[in-house]
Amino acid sequence: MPRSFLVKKYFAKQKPNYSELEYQNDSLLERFPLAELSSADSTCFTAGLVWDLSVLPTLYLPASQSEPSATSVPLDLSSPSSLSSNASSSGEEDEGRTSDPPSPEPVHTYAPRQRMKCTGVMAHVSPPEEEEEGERETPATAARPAFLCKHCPKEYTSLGALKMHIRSHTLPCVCTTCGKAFSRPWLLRGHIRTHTGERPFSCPHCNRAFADRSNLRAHLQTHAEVKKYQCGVCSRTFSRMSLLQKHSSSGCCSTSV
DNA sequence: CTGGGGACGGGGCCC
DNA sequence: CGGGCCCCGTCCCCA
Repeated sequence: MPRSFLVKKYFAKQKPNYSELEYQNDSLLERFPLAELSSADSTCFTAGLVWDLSVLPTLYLPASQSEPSATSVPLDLSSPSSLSSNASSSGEEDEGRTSDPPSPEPVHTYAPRQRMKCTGVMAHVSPPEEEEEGERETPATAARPAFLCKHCPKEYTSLGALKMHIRSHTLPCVCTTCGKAFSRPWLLRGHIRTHTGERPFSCPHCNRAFADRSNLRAHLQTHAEVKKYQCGVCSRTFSRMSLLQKHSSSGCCSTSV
């Protein structure tokens, strides 16, 4: 599992009680077919947006658990450090989100590479062997062609990419309603929809509306006769990769894929 | 148990 | 270079 999704677990059970806010904006639900809410959206949400840039610097240091890194997630959760707690005031839910455990096998991949200076995040993930830091400090200064994240072992080929990645650690976009923090404004915007109940993306087939375009896309698969993901053994198709995987690993194809 | 929906995250691309 | 948006993908929960 490449992403920090795993981390979500912790708050999966304590989701904010969206139901309360839900539908406040029922009117909005009018469901505009795939409306681009971009502007409209931002307009109404801006109110809810909080660009807590000021926290950035602060967050940097602790960097701590904002990034449990792939598999080690559980570890982190157990030790919620300080940082995020303030960062997002929500301490409750957000610290879990993180940024980027690279691809599969994060542990293996990461452990050895950890060269970040910032203790915290990766620290628990792997043994403290990364003394090899001497190099990194600042990506730019590093002799390496890559820009290294000081919060995690990730490295990028461009400063812009690194900066964007760093946001996943600093989570500058904070929801004023629940305090949850996000790395990007549009993520926050999407999150805010969970509070407002706005669902700008509607299915042309059944008119069902969704707050998230990706979810609509997934939903559209359910209308398709032939789903996107097909079992190589029985040819059965599924709307989601996860369903195909479940299918594969639990029966049809005795071979786990 | 399976399918579907909800909520998110990250990389990449475009402006 | 930065912001915004899209696409793809994943996890969790529920019916």
